[in-house]
Amino acid sequence: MFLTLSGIQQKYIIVTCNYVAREQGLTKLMSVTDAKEKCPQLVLVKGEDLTRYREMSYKVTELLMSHCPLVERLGFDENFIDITEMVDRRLTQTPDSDNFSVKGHIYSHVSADVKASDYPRLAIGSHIAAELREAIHSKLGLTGCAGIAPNKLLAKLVCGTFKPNQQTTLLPQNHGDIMGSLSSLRKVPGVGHQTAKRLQALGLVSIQNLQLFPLNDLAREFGGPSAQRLKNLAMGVDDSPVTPTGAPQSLSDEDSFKKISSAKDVLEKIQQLLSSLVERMNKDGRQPQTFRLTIRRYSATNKWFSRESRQCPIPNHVGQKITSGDSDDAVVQLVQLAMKLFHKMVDSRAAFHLTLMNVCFSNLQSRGAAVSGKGSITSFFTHGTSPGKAPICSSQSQNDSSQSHRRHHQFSMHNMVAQHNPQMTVTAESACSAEAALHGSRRKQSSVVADEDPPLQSGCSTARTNPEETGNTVTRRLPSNFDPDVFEHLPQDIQKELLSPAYVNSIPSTSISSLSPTAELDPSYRVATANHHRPVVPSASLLAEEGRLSLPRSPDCKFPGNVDPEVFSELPPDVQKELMSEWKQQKSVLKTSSSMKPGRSLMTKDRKAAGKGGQTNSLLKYFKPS
DNA sequence: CTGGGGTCCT
DNA sequence: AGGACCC
Repeated sequence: MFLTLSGIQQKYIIVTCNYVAREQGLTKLMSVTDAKEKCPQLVLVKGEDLTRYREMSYKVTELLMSHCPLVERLGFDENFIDITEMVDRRLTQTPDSDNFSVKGHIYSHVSADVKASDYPRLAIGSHIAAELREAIHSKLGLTGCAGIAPNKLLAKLVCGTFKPNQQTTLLPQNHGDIMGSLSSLRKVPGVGHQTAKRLQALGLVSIQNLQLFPLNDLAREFGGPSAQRLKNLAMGVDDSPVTPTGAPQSLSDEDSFKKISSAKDVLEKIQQLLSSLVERMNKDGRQPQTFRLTIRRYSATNKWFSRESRQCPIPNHVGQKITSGDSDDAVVQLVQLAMKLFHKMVDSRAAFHLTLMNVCFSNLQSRGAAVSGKGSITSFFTHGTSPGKAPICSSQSQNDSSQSHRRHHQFSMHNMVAQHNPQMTVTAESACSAEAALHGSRRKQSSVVADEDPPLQSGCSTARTNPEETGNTVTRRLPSNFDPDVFEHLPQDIQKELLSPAYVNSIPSTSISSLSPTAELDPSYRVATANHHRPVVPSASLLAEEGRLSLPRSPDCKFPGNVDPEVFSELPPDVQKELMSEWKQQKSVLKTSSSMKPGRSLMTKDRKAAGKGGQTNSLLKYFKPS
């Protein structure tokens, strides 16, 4: 067998390539000419159309969510997952606590030197990560890496330390080491080009420079909150929660080109982009309320990069044509809208030179979503109406693994897992990266990297068979497509609802057997799930640490009669706060801890929460059965 | 000869 | 509407 040097090409760049090619010195984002120069035998695959990557990407996220709902996507090929509760459960049910081992690598250690029982949560986390990677491999045919650490920052960094298809756990005593190992501040996730430049202007280039730089001086340049965040990052501290991503907030389509300079070409390009975007939007099922057109103009002055955009509301009758499948008509109307926006940016009587156009739908609303302008988050507590569109239509995607090219092209996926320990402040995450052929071409693409991992064992843990763990009788009657891990942590009333005949009967069991936890079928379930990260009962101190509110059960808090206090208690603190203020209660009780994200407005979060609640049904489209 | 997506903040 | 960040 020989190994092919291959890469994915978008326009004039190699956006990614396999490890065979990397051994020859190819890197990501190298120009095609440079790449061909380095290795003439390079096989390139066009990658401008992201459809298949997107679909495969959501399958990975879905698979992870079927084990644990707290999954945050980062791009198409990375996921953070907070496995705190899975770890806690295994910890309490582990019979012999001396049987610990750490799966995979341990950062800057050899496994033999580490007493795994000293790090029971990380050890368990490493086993969960191994199981998740194995599930991704066996069910989706993808390989990848994982990092297990107490926060997203560290999980991501440690994920990359043993590269193809391996996993690494970071022990507490090595947090400083891994930060110190970064060759520049630019390597810190969250420090981009601009921030790195501004830091450099302050004389800061290394991690240590930043760690030692006075916070006050930093705050003068970046403002208090950003300064604190930057310092924290340099020290390996990251309080940000794993925020479940849910369905996308926007859908866009774009194309770049050398030159478009006539109104006619503009119109044709817009038409082309909109045709595909409207199709995608239709499959999503939600109705966009906002349309945006973005352009990039050519200018010799290196200003190539900046974009301009104009956006406008989408008239309701146009939006309805999108969701109803009247695509041709929808496109016609939207093209008109787009041209109006275009003329707000470009005077077409003068010469112009465009190098990119982008069309974007945002403010996506589900069919049963409350439309009222404000205070609509109260609708979280009322059970969602049934979807206007059958959620089972999932017919979309899929096509890829069955048919077509046995391509050599590969792409990578990284997934991070997190856990959290209330006592030790340990939250662990793992990152998992998968390297795989998109279709079929099963594995062992490249070669000879020493894989120190022991053979993977038992495989996926989707089905819980231990009756003790799910002690209550209700759980045993769960339909097969419910994950008991997820189910058992739901509030009682939600559990009841899910088991009600009306609900269960609505699930066509045959077509759904491999579908993830059905969570997305019911809006109220989704809301409860998305917000129940922290067990309310066991760890009040954790709630405080995490910036979440304790149960507002004090007499000065009264809920409107239709609000379930248990559901309320599991909402994020800022949503609670907003609700409380809506209900005009006194606010002294609502003080949040310092770890609450600064600079994040209530309205921003509100919109996000409301969106997620409303998006429930369409989320299904992204998490399809295999 | 620098993709085609996404997110959130200001 | 633009800009930062992520992949």
